[in-house]
Formats: sequence, C-alpha cells, structure tokens
Amino acid sequence: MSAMVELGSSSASPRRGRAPGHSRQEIAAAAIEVADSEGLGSVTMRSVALALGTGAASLYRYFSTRDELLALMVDEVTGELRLNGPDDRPWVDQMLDLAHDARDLYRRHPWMIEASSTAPALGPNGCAYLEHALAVLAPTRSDGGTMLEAVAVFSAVTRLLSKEEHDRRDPGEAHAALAPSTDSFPHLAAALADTGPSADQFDRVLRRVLSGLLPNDR
Amino acid sequence: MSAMVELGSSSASPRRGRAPGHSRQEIAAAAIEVADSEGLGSVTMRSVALALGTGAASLYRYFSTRDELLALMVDEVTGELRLNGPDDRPWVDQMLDLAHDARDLYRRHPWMIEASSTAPALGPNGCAYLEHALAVLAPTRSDGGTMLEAVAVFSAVTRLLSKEEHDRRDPGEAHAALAPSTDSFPHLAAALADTGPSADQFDRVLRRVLSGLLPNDR
DNA sequence: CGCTTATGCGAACAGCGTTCGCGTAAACTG
DNA sequence: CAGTTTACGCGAACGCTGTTCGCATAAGCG
Repeated sequence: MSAMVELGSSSASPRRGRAPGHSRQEIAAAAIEVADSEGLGSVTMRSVALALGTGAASLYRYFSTRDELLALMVDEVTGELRLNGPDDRPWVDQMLDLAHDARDLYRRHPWMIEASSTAPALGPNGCAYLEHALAVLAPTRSDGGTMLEAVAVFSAVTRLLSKEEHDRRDPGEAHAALAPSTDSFPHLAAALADTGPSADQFDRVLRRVLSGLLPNDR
Repeated sequence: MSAMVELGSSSASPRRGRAPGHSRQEIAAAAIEVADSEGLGSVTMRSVALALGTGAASLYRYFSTRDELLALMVDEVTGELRLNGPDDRPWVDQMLDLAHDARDLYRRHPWMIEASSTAPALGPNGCAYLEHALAVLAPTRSDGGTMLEAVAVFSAVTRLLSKEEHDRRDPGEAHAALAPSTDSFPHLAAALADTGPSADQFDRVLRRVLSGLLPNDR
C-alpha cells in the first residue's frame, strides 16, 4: 500500500552551480528536535529554519511542502527501530519485541502518535519495518493479504495503546461532568468501577489481537 | 476515559437580554455540511459563518474555540448511529452490525475518519455509543477493563478499515517508485503479489480481532 | 421608558504555508 | 583567468487562518 516517492537522499545529480548548505536529513533532524521539545504544532517552517540558522524560504529548496518535511520526519524516526532479523523464537514474542520498541519510540517522540497516523505513504524505513514484520510472520504461512492486514492492525493497536499510555501521563485538562453519566449509562459506570488489573495491559491486548488475527501454531 | 464538559445543549439559564440567533447544534450542522462537501480542511470559522449568513466572530458566542466546534460536530454525527438496544443474537453479530453502521457513517462523512481519532473527549452521543457496545458485550462476562479495551480496539480497527476502503476509492496521488522495493523487500513483494480474496475483508478482520479479544462462548 | 444584559459582528492582530524575485556563490567553459 | 551558467539563500510579500476587541444593537425587566 502507498508509495515511496523520493523521501531519502536521492542519487546522482550532475553537480553544478552553488552547493546546497544543508541536506533533507539535516533539516528533518532539526525539525524532529523541535517536535520532541515543543510539540508537532510548533514545527513551522520558520521555527525549523530558525533552529538551522537559516531563512524559512530556504527550506523550500529541499521540500516542496511542509507535509513532505513531516513525511521525512516520520520516516527518519521510524528508522530508529532496531529491526534485528527474525530469529527462531515464536513469532508472537518477536512481534511483542517490535511493539515494545515502537512504544519506546512513541515515548521518545510523542508527536509520532499523531504524525504517523496522518502520513499518507511509506518511506524506505517504513518499508523496512513492514518487511521485517512480514518476515517475522512468515512462519504462520498465511497468505499475503492476511499478513498485511495483520501488520496494519498490529501497528494501529500498538499506536492506540501508546496513545492511551501517553494520555494517562498527560491529564488532558477535561474531566468534568462525567458524573451524571452514572445514571444514564449504567454499563459504562459499571465497567469503569469494575476495572481489573490494568498492568501489562499492553502485552495482554496485543497477544489477544495477534492470536485472533493469525493461526496459532508454532 | 475522558470527559463530556458541556457539548450538548446545556440546561436552564435565566433568560435575559438579547436572545441568541443560533444554537450550537445549528452551527455544528452547518459545519458538518461544509465538511461533507468540501472536506474538513475547509471548515473554517469564516466558511461556517458564511454558510450561516453571519460573521465569523459571532461563532465565538457559541464556541470558545474551533476545536470545541469540531468536538460537537463529531458528537452530533456520532448520534447518527442507530443503537438498537442489544437483542438476544450472538454478541459478535451485534458488534458487526455496529461496525457496518459505523462504516456507513464514515462513507457519509469521510472527514470523521481523521476527526474522530483526534477528538480528545467523548460527548453524550459518544458515551451512548460506548454504553451500547458495553451492553452488547455484557454476556461475555468479562471484567470492565477488558471490555473497555475491546471496545477501544474494535473502534480503532473499524476506523482503520474504513480509512483503507476510502483510500482505495481515492487514489491519493503518490504511487511512484514502489518498483525498486521488489529487490530490497522480498517479503513485501511476495505479500503484495500473493493477495488472497480481498472481499469481505471488513467482516473477516473484525471477527478475528473480536474473537481474540474476548471469550468466545455464546 | 430607561437599565441591564447578551448578542452580532466589522476590524484588526499575530501567525501560518507558500511564492516571487533578486543577490550571490560555486562550478563548469573557453 | 575571465565569463557564463546554474543553483542556492532568503527578505519581503500574499492570502489565509484562529482569535480578540470594542461597539452598535436588540431584547427582557422594573
């Protein structure tokens, strides 16, 4: 699904004229730093340019659009995942490793939670991630469509759980007026009251989702 | 999770002074029409005000922020779901009905795919949706936490599948340069080639996810 | 009839993504 | 080495955004 276009450092160009003072990666790195410390909303062409000690208009020599910069940011950060080639452990365990690594990534770069769900296309590192997941799932001997679906759902649920963890740490300010719900929404009230052990929620949910999606031999 | 704040029509206020010429619901309805026909990005304070034949600044008598308007839009549209009280059919079938209804809603209001994933809090209709889902799941006799998790994952996957369906109908312009991946990403290439019957993908994935998340008796 | 209170809203502000056009630096050409 | 070409750096501007201010206006109350 989706494309690659030209995210990475493209290859040969007959060098001519003035040499560029920056690179796409360098600019994306600066933007990532801004996003890490100030949030994705503070990643503006001007703020990124300022962080680089240049002018806003200069960035358009490297990216034709802000969204293109965001796409490279997402792909660069995705490259932080350490994708150790699949080993001979059960595939479920390997997928959980992958999920834990992704969760760590979302903790380091909370803006990725929203950015990666908006991103329209996969870059090289996104493809590498997908390739790795498919390699891990190969032993399930499912057909291609099933595996692609499974990876998509797996990624979405991993992101969802990371988002919930993040929202729990960051109150989010709105909490009033949930009290009246106790009357009108009995099941909701009951569910909120009767909450079991919420520890290891992450692993538990992912195991269950994976076990439902794919055959459980091996 | 989250709150309600004051989305709906709040109750008594000692009527005094000039009467308001609009209502929150009316404004949200106009905004929803704009979003349906022009996309969420075209929902600006000015465009909504224009659609209502009023001035942009007037909207701030009803919403203190654009995000508040968006939240009401989401909740109002969520209210379009017809939540027939749970019946005695298997809970899986009832959840699939709910998912189909949600998919229809996403087809009618594609902007909801992004809007509902950004929305920070549940409004009254969001709570009603949650209440309904929990009522359907009650026969599983799971604990509250498990059921809340299940509904969250169920909703996220429903949205994901609706988004993929929508992306398939709307090319999304970027598709070049996926060819070189054939060499570097063998599993990916294989999976894309070996794609089984992609029909009824929606029901199949949801059934599997639900069967993994909750005990399958009854 | 004032008096109070809330609404409607034109005008303005700060900030955004993006474009234009020019000055300038670097590398090829003769 | 001078001249030409090519690309970069970027100040200034445009159109658009969400939001605020302040005042004219209208409706109920005593």
